[in-house]
Parts: sequence; C-alpha cells; structure tokens
Amino acid sequence: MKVSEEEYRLKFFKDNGYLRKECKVCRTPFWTTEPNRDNCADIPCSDYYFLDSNISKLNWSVSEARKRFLGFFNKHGHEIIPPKPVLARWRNDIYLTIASIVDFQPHVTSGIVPPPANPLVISQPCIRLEDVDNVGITFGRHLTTFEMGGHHAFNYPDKFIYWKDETLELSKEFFVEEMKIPEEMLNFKESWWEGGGNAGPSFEVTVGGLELATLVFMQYSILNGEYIPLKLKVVDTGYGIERLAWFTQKTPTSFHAIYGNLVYTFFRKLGQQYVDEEMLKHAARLAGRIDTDKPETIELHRLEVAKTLNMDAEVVKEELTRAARVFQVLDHTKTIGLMLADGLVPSNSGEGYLGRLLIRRALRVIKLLGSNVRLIDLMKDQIDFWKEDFPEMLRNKDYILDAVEYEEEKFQEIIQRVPSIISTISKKKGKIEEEELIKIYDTNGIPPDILSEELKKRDGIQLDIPSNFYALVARRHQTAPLKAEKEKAKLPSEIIKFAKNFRPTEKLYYKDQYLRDFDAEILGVKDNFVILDRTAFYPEGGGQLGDKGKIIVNGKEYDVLDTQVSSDVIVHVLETANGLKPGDKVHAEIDWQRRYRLMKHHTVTHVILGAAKKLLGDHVWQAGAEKTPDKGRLDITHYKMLTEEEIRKIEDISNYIINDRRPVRAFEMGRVEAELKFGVSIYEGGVPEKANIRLLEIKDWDIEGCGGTHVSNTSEIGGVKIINVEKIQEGVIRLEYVAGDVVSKYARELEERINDVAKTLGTSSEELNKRVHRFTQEIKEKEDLVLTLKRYYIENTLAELKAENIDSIRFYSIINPLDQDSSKEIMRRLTSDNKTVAISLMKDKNSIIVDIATSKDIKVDSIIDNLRKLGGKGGGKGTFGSIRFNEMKIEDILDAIKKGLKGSI
RNA sequence: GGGCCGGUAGCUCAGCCUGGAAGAGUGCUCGGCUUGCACCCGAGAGGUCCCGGGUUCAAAUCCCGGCCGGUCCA
Repeated sequence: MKVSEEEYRLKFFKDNGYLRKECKVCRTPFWTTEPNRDNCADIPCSDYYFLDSNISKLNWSVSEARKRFLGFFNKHGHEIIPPKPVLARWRNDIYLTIASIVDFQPHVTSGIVPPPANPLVISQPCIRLEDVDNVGITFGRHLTTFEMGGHHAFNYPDKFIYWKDETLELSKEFFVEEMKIPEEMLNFKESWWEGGGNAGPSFEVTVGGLELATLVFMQYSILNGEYIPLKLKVVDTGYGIERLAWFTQKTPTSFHAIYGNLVYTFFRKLGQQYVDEEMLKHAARLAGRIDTDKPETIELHRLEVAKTLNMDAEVVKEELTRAARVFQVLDHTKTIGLMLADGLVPSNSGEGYLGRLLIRRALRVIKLLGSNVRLIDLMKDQIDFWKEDFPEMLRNKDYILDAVEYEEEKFQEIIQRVPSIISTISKKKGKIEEEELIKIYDTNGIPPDILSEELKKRDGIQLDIPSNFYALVARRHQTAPLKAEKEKAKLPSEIIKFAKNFRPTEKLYYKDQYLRDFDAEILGVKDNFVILDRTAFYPEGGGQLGDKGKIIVNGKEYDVLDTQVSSDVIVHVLETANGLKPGDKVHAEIDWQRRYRLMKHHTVTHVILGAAKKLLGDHVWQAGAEKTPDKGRLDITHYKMLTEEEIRKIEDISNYIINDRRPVRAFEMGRVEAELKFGVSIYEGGVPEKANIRLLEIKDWDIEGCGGTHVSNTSEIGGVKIINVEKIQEGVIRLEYVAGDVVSKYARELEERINDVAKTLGTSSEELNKRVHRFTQEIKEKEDLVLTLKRYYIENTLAELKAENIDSIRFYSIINPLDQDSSKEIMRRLTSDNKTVAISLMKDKNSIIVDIATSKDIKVDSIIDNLRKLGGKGGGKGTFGSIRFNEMKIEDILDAIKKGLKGSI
C-alpha cells in the first residue's frame, strides 16, 4: 500500500515542535525534537548506545516495569485488564498468544463483542517462536517470551475514545514522565503494520538504539489485496516490558535485566564459569549488527567484539558461544514454564509440538554445554523466580515438573539410540553425508550437533554441519499446503440452501430440557426434510447426537430419524414427508428413552472432565467428545497413559459427584464477562461465534460453554462406569463410559459374554478361571508333546533313510514327510556333509511340491533347470530350491532328478 | 493437519534394495571351569517376521490397504 505522508503528519508533532527527519542509513522518516539527529536510533542503523548513557537509571525489574506501565495508563483513564493465557485457546487460527491485541481478536476487533473496558491497558505475556534459533546469540535482542504492554482504544463510529494524537501524547508522557527519558531522545519512526487481515500506519518508538514500543493504528481490513477502511478503528500499542526494564537497568544483556540473580544461578548449575561482563556488554551493544539471516554476520560480530576489547578472537568466540547457550536455556525454561502452566501438553503434533520443541532444544543445549544438570532442576528455579508474577506456574508446579521429566526421559532414549544409528549408517555408507544428516534429524529427531559430538567421541570423526541445516530440513517439508478445514455437512447442500428461507426455529429444548412432546406448525417441507416453527427436537451439536422421534399429523405418524441444524434453523430428517405441507398443525414426540440417555451421557461427560482435571491437573483439556445413547466418549489432553488406579479414581470421584446430588444449571452470559469470570476453559468444547454464550454449570464442580441438553441434577445420571481407556495419539487420552440404565445393559452384555465362554469350555462362569488355567496348561503340555514327537520323527527318519549313490553323490529322497518344517530340518542335517543331495516330495492339493537341498559343494541350479524342462514351476538359489508339478508321477520326478545328477559332476 | 521412518526371539537390532532353508548380540536354562562370584568355554530352549489383501511356483523381502509406534514440519 502506498502510504500517504499525511497519515503521519500529526497535530501532536506540530504542537510539540517535532521535526520530520530521514535516517541517513535506512532512509526511513522519523520524528524528533532534536534537530541534529540524522539516525533513526534503531538497529541496524544504530548500536545499543543507551547502555552507555546515564539517563533513566531507574533500575526497574520486569515486575516493576509492568507495575509502572499499568499504573501510568490506569492513572490516565485506562482500566487494567488481566492477561490471558499464552495459549490462544479462544482462537482457532493460532496456537500462541503473540501480542496483546490477540486477546481481543476476532470478536472484539470485528465489532461483534464489546471490549471488557475502553480504553484499557494490559500486560500480556506472549510467546513467539519465529526467532527461536537466534535466542542467546544476539544477547537479548531475540527472546521466545516477552510481556507486551498494550494500551488499547476501540473507536466505534458512534463512540470515539482516542486516536493518533492522544496515543502519541500518552506515549510521550509515559516515556518522559514515568521513565525519565529526556524528550529529545525520543524518536517516532514512521512505519506500516499488517497482520491478521488488518493493516494501518504505525510509529516505532526508539531510544538509544532500542525500540521500546510500537504504536499501531489499525484502520484497514485487507480483502483480496484491497485496503478497506474499518468502521471500528483500533489503537493497538505494544511496549516491550522487558525492554523497559533493560533500558532502566543498563545491565550487560537483557537477560541480566529479566532474570537477575537467576543468570548466575544458571551459569553455576550448568557448570559454566561466568563470562566477563565487559565482554557481554560489548557483545550486547553491537548485537544489532547481527543479521540472523546471514550467519557470517555473527562471525563478524564476534570479531568486532574481540577487536574492541583487544582480545583473541577465538577466546571471545568461545566465551560468547558459552554465554549464549546459557542465555538460551534461561529463555527456553521460562517459556516452557509459561506454556505448561497454561496447560500445554507436549506431544508430536499441534500446539503440543511447540512445547516439545522448546524442551528438546533446552535439553540439547544443556548437553552441548557438557552439563548433566536435570532440566527439572532448572525449571524449579524458574518457577520459584516467577511465582509472584505468574502464580499459575506455582499452582501447576507438579504437572510442569512431571511433564518435563517425562520429556527428558524420552529425549534420553533418543540420545541412547545414537550409537546404533551411527553404526547402521556407517556400515551401509561408510560415511555420513549431508543428506543422511538431514534424514537422521527428520526421522529420528537427533540434532546434527549432538550427532557430531557423538561421532567425535566414538571414532574421532569430524562432521561438517551445513550452516543452513534447518533451512534444508524445512525444504523437505514444503510439500504440505494448508488444507481448508473440511466441514462435514450432515445435510445436503440444497437443504441448507432451503433452510435459509426460514426464520430461526424456536428452541423449546432450551426452555424445558425435559419437554417430550409439543404442538407446532410446519413452515417448510422439502423431500423428507421438515422445518417447524418451534421444536423440542435437539439437533446434533456439541458432540450430542440429534433427536429421533415422531411427528403426528391428523392421526398419521411420521418417523423422525435425525435432527440437524443449519444457521439456527432446525431441520427434522423424516423417513418420509409424503403428504406433509406448510401450514399443517402437528403434534410431535421425541424418543424420550433415547434422549434421556443422551442427556445423562452428556452431563456425565462434564462430571468426568471435572474429575480428570481435579485428579490429573489443570492441563487436562477436552480434546473432543461424542455422546450417543449407547455411550459417552471424552478425549482429554494428558501426557501419558492413565494408570488403572487413576481410571478407578476418576470413576469413583464421578460417582461421588453423582451421588452428591449436585444441581446442574444452564444459563446465558456475555462472552467477555464469562471469560473474565470463568477463564478460557469455557471454550473447551469449541469457540462459538456469538456475543452471548450458553454456559453449563455443575455446582462447585465444572463450568463450560455448552449447547447440549442436560439433566438438572447429577443424581439423575444414576451412576457411571468407564468401559475403555486408550491413548489415541501422543498427549491425548480417550475415555469411554456408560451411564444410567446403560450400565445395566453393559453389565448384561459382559455377563452374556462370560456365560458364552463358560458354555464353550463346558463349565460355569464361577469355575471359568480355573478351567482356563487348566486348558492353557494342557495346551502347553500338548505343544511340548508335539515338539517331542516331531523330534522323534526327524531322528527316526534320519536313521531309516538310505542313500542312493549316483556317481559320487549321495542322494536321499523323503516321500510325503510329516510337515515341511521337519523335512527341511532333515534335509539340512543330511546336506551338512559334502556331495549330498536331498529332496522331499509333498502333496499339496492337486500338485506336488518338490524341495531340493544340496550340500555346499553342489549348486542346485542345474537340478532345478532340469525339472523346469519337465514342466515344473519354480526356482531356487544356492543350496535350496523348490518346484511344483501339477500332473506328474512321483516316480517320474525321481527318475528325472537322478538322471540329471548322473554325470553332472 | 501434512511429510518421513519403523514394527523380525524376552530385550537391542541385522536380513528387505536384488523374492528361494528365519539370523546376531544380549538375557534365559543346562553343563564345564571355579571354594564361591564374576569372567571364560560348550550346549539348549525361545518366532503369528504387526494385521489383511494382491503379485508369484515361492513373500520377512515386491505392491495395495489398515493398525500401532517414532520423528520432523505447520
């Protein structure tokens, strides 16, 4: 988009004496009150010279910086909003919370839902993994986690809050008054922002080389490459809380500012001598010169540091590499803690992979540092360090440590595979080439640096790792274009189109979930699909199947086979709708026995989810569910298979809640309020589109968004039995269960199966165990007997077989052996002596199979060739062959073989 | 969600490319050596080659489908 200069020419600048300048290096325009500045004060045009200045030496910790930021904007009319989890569970397009504005997308920014406050201020922990490779080696420029302080204003056409001038004014005041930065040091760099289908002009606030904030003015939506002005204009600002802290502390690197004493603790626990702070400070000051897309710039950066300090380049390189690795571990462990605290379950797919990626990277770096510190030991320090700022870390400490330990064990197993993989490959190829390196990483997860180290240790082999290794890996994965989400429409498309002609159906099942029959009027009929003005038939949704039942018109019954919904219009799927027409008055009944079972299975699903969370931890999240009249199914996120004891406990706790007669209540609430009150776990069953959401609450037990029909008290469920538990994929456990009278049905089926087995075994169900044990033992004994007899047969045959001498060859023939295994064993024994040929002839249906074995000094090929000439089909190699004849007498075959042998040697 | 790799003795795996008698190491049992243990030597037991289908005279091996596991990427 061609940006008009006017977008940036603000009254604020004019009133406050700012000048529009152009950076000498990057040619970007920026605004400043300092007439002599000709540099935008942003990397890479500038180094981090703020580290050497004496301004703003307030020594804010991250916590203090957050408090000051929130406090300042609160003082200026912004309501403080609590942050959301780092896992963006209210979004189905991204896994991680990457910015504060993400909290308000898509519904607030699109205007469907009002913001929780307006204007508001927030400090949102964010995770971005784009720069995971660069963390550490730039000494704080890149982090995987940071807090984004944002003051946001949502300007509606009929309700204006504030826009560019006020934003700049507020920002300036914060930096000048709260952070004590002289105004002439501030630069507002003109920029343009695009993301998530929106766009707008922005200013980057840079001071002393460091970008402290970005002020974005979202004013366009992008549709097919066109920029369409938004009705709702959003002030989206992002202040780097950690950068504010670093700026006021001027510590050697930003890691020192963020982690304080933890830096030294980590150096110690990782078994590393601390690195000279002057060197680190120089490294950080020049870090902006590193272009992470160009590995050679890292080399240059290290040389530059060495030159400045007048030190040996190799020493500097080594020291900085060591330090960078420690910083990487510091960074990753914090991010791991935040992710797991918010319930991420490490796995090999989905968001879980992002967690595993970081854990594995941390473990790898620890290994490369030659340390044998346990990752959970470092995690304990992180949790302890952040427990005040992120209490969820402390609350979920047990889970975090357990999950990390589990991952660590898995990683150890991978490392243990290294020697066998190396030996397999070196046996095959002799050496390991680039292609192999990538393949080993891709299929076994062994990073090249770990492999290289192992090789060096084992055989002293030096391995060249291509600098673009990870790019090469990425190239192998390029063939996976994003597939459009396949929406399984249960209704034919013409019916969906047809349904659009009607107003939303009145949902009687929400007014009274126990309503079994009702009167209504037909609004529309097409094929066997009927639309009523009102209905108690629940349409399939939220994992609950649609209702069945019947519709009665003028005494005639029509069966309803299924119920579906298309944008609020409920469609009854009939067996036939012949004779039905709009305007008909109907009486309708739902199949209550079926529906009541569905309700019980639905409510019990919530009971079980609550029980699993209580027992296993907050990371347990609904990953899918299905409720049929026959059983309920719930998939939960958990990192390992449940033990039998855990399964029993979930069942016991659930039955306790059932017997405890807990009231169950459904009610509607605005989604913003609901989120603030109950958290994002209300979205476990999915993220609805509407401003209001229906919540289902089991008193003091569980609350979540749900559109299903439920019993009104847990006691109605009657009881629950878990009938199956399995791990359906890494990190997801499936529970299946039956409730209410279905438990009886399940028990009866079990009983029948047992009785059936007992009958087959000729015993009673009581005696079944004994009988089965006896049978197993008897079978074993019989097997042993068969084995002995076979051996006896083999020995006997060997003793009885007489050799025919054909020339100098001993020739044996076995006619119709006991079985193929025995005959092969016999032939093997016979042909262990030289100059021996043994054959066996066996009938198989209508044909004769001839196996031919020879001793090592005789090739089987000529014998085979001869037999093939006679019409046999088959072949062989070396000392064994097999050939099949369809119509041939045994004598003729024998004759042919013998004749062939004669004179063959 | 997609790609890649794997599933063979209790365990770790080879064999598969190029179809033709199911292997090694380790563990187990027994025997020898030894005061005893470890080591060493000798012998033995142990198999649904993941499942199903196809091709073939013949499939652990080739082809197709499925199940399970691992891993990388989004």
